[in-house]
Amino acid sequence: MATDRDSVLEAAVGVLSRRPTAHLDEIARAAGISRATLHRIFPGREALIREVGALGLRRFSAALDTARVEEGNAEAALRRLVDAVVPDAALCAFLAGENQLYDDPEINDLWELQDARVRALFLRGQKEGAFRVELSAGWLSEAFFDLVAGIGWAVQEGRLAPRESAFSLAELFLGGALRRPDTP
Amino acid sequence: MATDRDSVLEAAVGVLSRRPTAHLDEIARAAGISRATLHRIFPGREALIREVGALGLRRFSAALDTARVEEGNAEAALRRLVDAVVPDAALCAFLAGENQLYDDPEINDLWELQDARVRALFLRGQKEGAFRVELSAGWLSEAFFDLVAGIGWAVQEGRLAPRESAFSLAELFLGGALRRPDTP
DNA sequence: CGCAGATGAGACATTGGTGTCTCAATTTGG
DNA sequence: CCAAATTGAGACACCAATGTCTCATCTGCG
Repeated sequence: MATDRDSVLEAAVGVLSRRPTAHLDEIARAAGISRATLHRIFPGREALIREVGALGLRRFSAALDTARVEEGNAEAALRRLVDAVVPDAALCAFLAGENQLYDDPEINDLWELQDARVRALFLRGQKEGAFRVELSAGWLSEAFFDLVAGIGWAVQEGRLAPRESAFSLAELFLGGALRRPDTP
Repeated sequence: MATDRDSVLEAAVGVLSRRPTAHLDEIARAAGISRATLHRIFPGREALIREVGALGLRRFSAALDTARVEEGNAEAALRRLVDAVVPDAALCAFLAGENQLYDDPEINDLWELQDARVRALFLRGQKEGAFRVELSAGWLSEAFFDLVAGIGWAVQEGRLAPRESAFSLAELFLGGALRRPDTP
């Protein structure tokens, strides 16, 4: 069953998102299986890393679907995306850190696809007048992903409460750090 | 002369911030020296990594000094910090990615010190009424650093023009992605 | 109970990177 | 111009992680 593979991959993320160079021993232990079994499931380290990346992209893609980012007004869509992506923030943190992944054309193409959807969301929002136009859609898209990854790391290391993460992400990204003197 | 060491370290950052597992061969070539000479300057890989981290922290600390983050109103101080830190964004990107670094107590202590200064800046800004209080100073501090690192990566990979980087960082972080309907 | 399949523990060879060395070539300084 | 020092290129041993194997153990099922 695929659930087995995925549960191993999830355990791997927990280790790899912090220490990308963790030994297979450590990953196997984290997954609660032996190194031998880990090898039976994944042909080798490279394959494991690739599978983790693929899982991350599948989850991110699924989050975009769940949030229906192509529908409704852009701000609401982004807020939905935040809620949908926060549970998989650790996966995204891994995707952000493991640049090596994008050497694989398949992974890279899949990433381009998802990234294009996010960029399109920001472009749409700019046209709608919801998002600022002084910042390029490309930068907005990249910065958003950086903050998602940041959320993932912060939660994982206990610096941020999981319950606060969606709020913290959405509010900072959308509203910025400055307090608005608009409610006098 | 220390300039020699630092120039090698700078070259190392250029490689390591993208591929933390780059071989010493590659780093030496990037620095324009042989692997033998690299070994003569730094006893080994571990030492090299540590020195790069230390350089990053020195630069970050210097940026905090240059920006005089403890003086004046918090928003202006943060804008000064942005300008001061952007040239060393790649170093910061390395610091953000290399969690392993913080196993070294000396590095970790130095980081704590700088991080405390940034947190204090946000706390001060919140008390002044400049920064939002719904977001914790800790999260503001961490998110700021995430975005600095993001700037470093984006510039290095050519996705963001260096000339735009300070503006993009300051505007997004302070103002957020949402357009303000306050100038009708 | 007995069998088939899966798993864990450990041994073993391989390998790629690192650390160390030597020596020739180049540069520096007198 | 020569001597000293530095560097680059390459050879070499070492080591740790990986990949592969075997075998004992455990589990599920008839």
